[in-house]
Amino acid sequence: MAKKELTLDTEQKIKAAAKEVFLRNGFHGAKVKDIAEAAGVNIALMNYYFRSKEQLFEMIFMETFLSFFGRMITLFNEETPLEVKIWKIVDQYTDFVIENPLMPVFVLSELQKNELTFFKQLNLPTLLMESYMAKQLREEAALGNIREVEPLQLLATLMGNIVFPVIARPMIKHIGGLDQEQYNQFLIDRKQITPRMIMAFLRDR
Amino acid sequence: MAKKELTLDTEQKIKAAAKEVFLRNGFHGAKVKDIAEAAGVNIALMNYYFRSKEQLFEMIFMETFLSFFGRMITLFNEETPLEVKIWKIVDQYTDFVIENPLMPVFVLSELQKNELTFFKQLNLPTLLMESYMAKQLREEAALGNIREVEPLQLLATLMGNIVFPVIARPMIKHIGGLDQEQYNQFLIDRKQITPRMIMAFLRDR
DNA sequence: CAAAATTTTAAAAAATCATTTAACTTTTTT
DNA sequence: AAAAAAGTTAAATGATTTTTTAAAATTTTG
Repeated sequence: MAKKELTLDTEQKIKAAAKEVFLRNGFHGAKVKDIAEAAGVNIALMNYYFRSKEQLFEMIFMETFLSFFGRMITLFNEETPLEVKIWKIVDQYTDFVIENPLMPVFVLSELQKNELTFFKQLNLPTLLMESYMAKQLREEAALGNIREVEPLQLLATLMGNIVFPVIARPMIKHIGGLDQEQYNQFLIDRKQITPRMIMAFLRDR
Repeated sequence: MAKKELTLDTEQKIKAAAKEVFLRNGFHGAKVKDIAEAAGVNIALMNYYFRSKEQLFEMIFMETFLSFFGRMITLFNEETPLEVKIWKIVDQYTDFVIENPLMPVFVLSELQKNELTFFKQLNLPTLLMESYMAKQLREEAALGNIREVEPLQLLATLMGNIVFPVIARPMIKHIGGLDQEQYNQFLIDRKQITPRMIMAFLRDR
């Protein structure tokens, strides 16, 4: 039916609202009343569709984590030359976090606490070490074109430079006296700084 | 009296316990019962000394934020040559976050939510722009020794490279398959990577 | 040492919050 | 169209959590 395409059904509305509220407030800060209100539905429907707040949260956390991490791994696997790729990763992942500004702090702070079970099932080590990026780093280092560097260190460096300024947004805005537009420009400016810095490091020996 | 020196009084015990519990669980995740138990005192004493959970939290948040940020600003103001200082900042701030691993995610995630009032009163912009580091960056750039760079960008880069791997500890450990010792070594390894990278960038033109 | 002030306690009260229930409405199936 | 199924609601329940109370214990002061 055409109607189904246009209007979100109740289950989707609750999920979307829950995502919004959970990302803004975290598991403990999010109240089911807030979620129901944001979704415009009766509070009992949350349990009708998702059994409990916890199950709803786990579903949303899983999706969000996979998006946050998977996006980076996808970029790691692009088969473009190393330098081109590093510029592209910074450019595209910066856009990604600008569009999803609450995602990083949500994922990383919720990860502190719970021993999320699904998280341990995921084979993340393999995903990274068998990425095209990891292969490139080995090959270019063997050729003497770049310094040797562990893929995990590069991942941490990339994410640190791209994601930290988003996690620290309130602090950055306040220290710099930046409004929202100036803050976004600050992030855009880093699209030049971060890849230049990483390339300068890789070549510097 | 000598006794007072040896034993924490009740007020200090509560505060210390609260700091522990708040840093581990955040404001909403921390329960006053947990704090009272950790402090080994009756639950009513929390309100006797601090009036409410919220006031206790604000006091602890303020102290923690000032420690987290002030430590960096102190390092920014050391009057040593630029390159020496960048190496020293990375070295010492890394040690600082290794010793206080819960501090970054606590400060940055709590900052997302509330519009902490005290935070806005602090004159952070001045602290940064009038730091000795800011002066050095201007002078060295004028001399043509380094590229021009905004102090706020350098701050974000330093913190991103040092602090992000701590915020992302569960993820890093899992992706790298690292135990606690290997994870600490991973952070120590960055004491070489981060300053080399920043200096390579500053000199590269 | 006795009165006053401070500190501590157990218990109650008040408030918040997640979940369940049972009745009601709408949609789907036969 | 009648019966069955699915969706929705208001209200209640039960559990947790924060705050308050009032009395008891301890310490300080005159």
